[in-house]
Amino acid sequence: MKKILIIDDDKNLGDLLTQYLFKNEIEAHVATTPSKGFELIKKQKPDLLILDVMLPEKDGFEVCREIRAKSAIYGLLPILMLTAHAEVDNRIVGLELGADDYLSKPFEPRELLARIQNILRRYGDEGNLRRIQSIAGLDADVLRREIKMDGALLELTTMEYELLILFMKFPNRTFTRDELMNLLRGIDAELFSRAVDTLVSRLRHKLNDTSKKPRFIKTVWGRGYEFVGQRN
Amino acid sequence: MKKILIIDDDKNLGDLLTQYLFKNEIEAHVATTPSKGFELIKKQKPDLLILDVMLPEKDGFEVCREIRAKSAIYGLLPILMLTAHAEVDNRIVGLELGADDYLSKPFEPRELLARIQNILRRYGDEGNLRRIQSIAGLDADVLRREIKMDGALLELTTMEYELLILFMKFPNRTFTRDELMNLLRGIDAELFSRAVDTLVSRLRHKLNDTSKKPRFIKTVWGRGYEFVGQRN
DNA sequence: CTCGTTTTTAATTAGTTTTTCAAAAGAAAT
DNA sequence: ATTTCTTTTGAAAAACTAATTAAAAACGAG
Repeated sequence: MKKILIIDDDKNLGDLLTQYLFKNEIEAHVATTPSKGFELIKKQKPDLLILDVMLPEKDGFEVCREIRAKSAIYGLLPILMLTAHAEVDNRIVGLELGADDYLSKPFEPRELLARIQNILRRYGDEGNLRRIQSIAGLDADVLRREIKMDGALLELTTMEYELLILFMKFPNRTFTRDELMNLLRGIDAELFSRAVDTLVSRLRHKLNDTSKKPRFIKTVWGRGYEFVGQRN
Repeated sequence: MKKILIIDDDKNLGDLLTQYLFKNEIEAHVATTPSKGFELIKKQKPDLLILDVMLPEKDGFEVCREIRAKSAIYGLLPILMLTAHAEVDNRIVGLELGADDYLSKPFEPRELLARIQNILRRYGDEGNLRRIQSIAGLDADVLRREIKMDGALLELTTMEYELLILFMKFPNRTFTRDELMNLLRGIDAELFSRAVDTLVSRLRHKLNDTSKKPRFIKTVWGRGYEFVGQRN
């Protein structure tokens, strides 16, 4: 069962939501102040944080910024911000601070539930997508769109990055060229195109990898490519 | 004739596809909601499901997840997902949920047909559902093109794989070299070629098998080869 | 338009399959 | 059992097919 934390000073609203969410198999807790919120984050390690912008002590933006700054553990916690109606500008601020979604008050509980489920799904079953994926010496920070190899930042183009992330998500699974094209570009691969090969070649180069004795990307002859590596 | 089920709330599109597919010898039916979809799956046992992401009640991901969860019967039903264009991330979510292929709306009917036929072809001739052939310590996952021997993944080349699959499908049946050539490569069996022998030899080697006391491939003197083994 | 990215082209390299062939093993005859 | 003939085996070379990658061309964001 997924856990979420709501930071909102309106205790009533919080309790209502908690009940509603519980019926939908989500365990919610409420903190009415940021400081209590931080405590609870540490204690329960929620999968998602719902954050009101209007708060005592400090506003939601500040809370968001602080959480994002402590990127060690909670830095990648998905955040859904509740903004007062029509505060479009606020959303942009939130976006810059790394919030994941927004909802204007007042809202339908169903609407909130849908967004919660959407975020939880996007960020994978175990906070996978969002969390820093770490495998075989590669660390990906999806939020920052950065991947480090053995601690050194890689300079990847869009396609290279997407391909590597895909590989890291599904290690030890063979993808055909067709599947890769389909997954990366959404369009259909010309039946005989070397585009994927070239992309793999470029990526291997940046990873200092080689087709003969591959550390990362293995060629599966007559079929496609595969990322090899144990999760660390 | 293969049957497929389309779950899409756009009745028009569904009917159009049904017509188009029928001309190409595929019997399609349309369900406009997930609940009707589930009903039809039970009733008609389709060979393939085409699933739109945007649906009433619950989205296509949810439907996909539910189907995969009920793995008893429908859990292995092949699924082709229709995503809105440019939602590349969604494809990855779909991939995690076990969808087999993706197509962006809008698409050419010809393109859809090609993908349908591709998926259906991969399942092989017998049995509609993704079957893991299991015999005598060998497990084949046809969709993934993988065969495990006593739990360990075999690294097979195209021909080796095809031959082994053929053998596993028809255990205890003797094939002449000529038959094997025809079945594996089409019509052009050179009358005196050792290609099959060598292929068998290579395969035996990878299976740790020997011609003298064969665990898998038995030599039938003066005639050909035979795969021995009880279904488990 | 310009510059960086992606795709295509094409020559090269690597891996697979077929053929060849000598040795080994099975069948049949003595 | 020994000999003889035939078939199979499997190593190695040849032929073939797929993958790699540099470079050119095409593309596309800004």
